[in-house]
Amino acid sequence: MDRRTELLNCAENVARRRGYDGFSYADLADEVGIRKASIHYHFPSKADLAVALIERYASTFGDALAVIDETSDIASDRLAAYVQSYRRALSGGAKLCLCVAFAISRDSLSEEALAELDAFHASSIIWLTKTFELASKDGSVTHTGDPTEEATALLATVEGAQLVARAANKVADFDQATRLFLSRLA
Amino acid sequence: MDRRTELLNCAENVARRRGYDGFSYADLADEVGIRKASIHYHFPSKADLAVALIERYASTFGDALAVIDETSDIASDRLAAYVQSYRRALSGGAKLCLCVAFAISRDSLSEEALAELDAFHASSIIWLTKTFELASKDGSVTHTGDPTEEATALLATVEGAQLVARAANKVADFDQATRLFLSRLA
DNA sequence: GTCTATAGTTTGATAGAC
DNA sequence: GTCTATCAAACTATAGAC
Repeated sequence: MDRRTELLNCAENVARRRGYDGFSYADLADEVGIRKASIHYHFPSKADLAVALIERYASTFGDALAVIDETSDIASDRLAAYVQSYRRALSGGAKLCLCVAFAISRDSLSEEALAELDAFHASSIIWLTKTFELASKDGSVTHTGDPTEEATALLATVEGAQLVARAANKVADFDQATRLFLSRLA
Repeated sequence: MDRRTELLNCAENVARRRGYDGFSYADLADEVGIRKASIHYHFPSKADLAVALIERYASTFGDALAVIDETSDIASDRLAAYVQSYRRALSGGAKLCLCVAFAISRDSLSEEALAELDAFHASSIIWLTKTFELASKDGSVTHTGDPTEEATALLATVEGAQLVARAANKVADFDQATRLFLSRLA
């Protein structure tokens, strides 16, 4: 694995535990084993690092959604897999998804980073809306309401579920918070 | 209003916008109009300020729940008021509730602050569980499941709704994210 | 209670040798 | 690519005058 990737992995890890304002180049240097000045060779400024983090995160997430779409044509399967991906991202209650961790740091982010973050949020809503539209056709989800509304509600549920699981440091709380939604799936 | 209260108000304001790691004594000094050294007279360390913030927040929140309980004996009324209190706290999409803002900064908080935060979280779950137990008796909420599970799910919903509303800077997204739950109320 | 002055650390970032 | 050396700024915090 190249240094840049190693640094991105480390930065994503710590950013999802402590937020953008909660880590420094010194933290990354300690963990990766190089001097903090050397990090500037890969990411000239912390703002550049933030943009790279969000870009990679959005790209990886997009790939995961594509895999979900390929795996099943049934809306309930896709939504269950979506919830499951947020559960996995928790890493036992310690980490949040990058978009949740950065949501609180919005004031510290560059315009470019904010634009990437907003684009990721928008694409999540689009995928969810599309999937709830499918649900209202294939009938695999009970009591479906307006697709856009369902999309926003489910995003809030999985992000909130991560927060309560982190607050209690219990993955079980994520399951409790999402079970009501999952019970609507065929 | 005394200086201490003024500082707490200012700190709560900025902490709910930027998190614990996102503000400094310099920010408070600028806003309140005294020198940053003077703040140490009121709060010797930033850790003391964090504890004071959470204590006051938990106290105010507890009072608000008591008022809700006095206002109506019907579970659905109480839960609607609970959701509404999180909506008001949003301040148009700019602010999160303190527990959400601090959940991301957990690694930077003192043991004492974490204990206060966890106690607040636990008392929220207790109040919600009690209210969902009432709901299963008075029938004012449809499809009620296990009260503790409902409690965790609703907390996740309102906290997640705040996050998506902040991400989009639209209070309307809070409403979209909570409408599905509110539609279950009588 | 608030001030000035300052200590000691950490931060993000640059220059230049290797 | 990584290093040492260094910078200016920001950070939390303390001492002591008023």
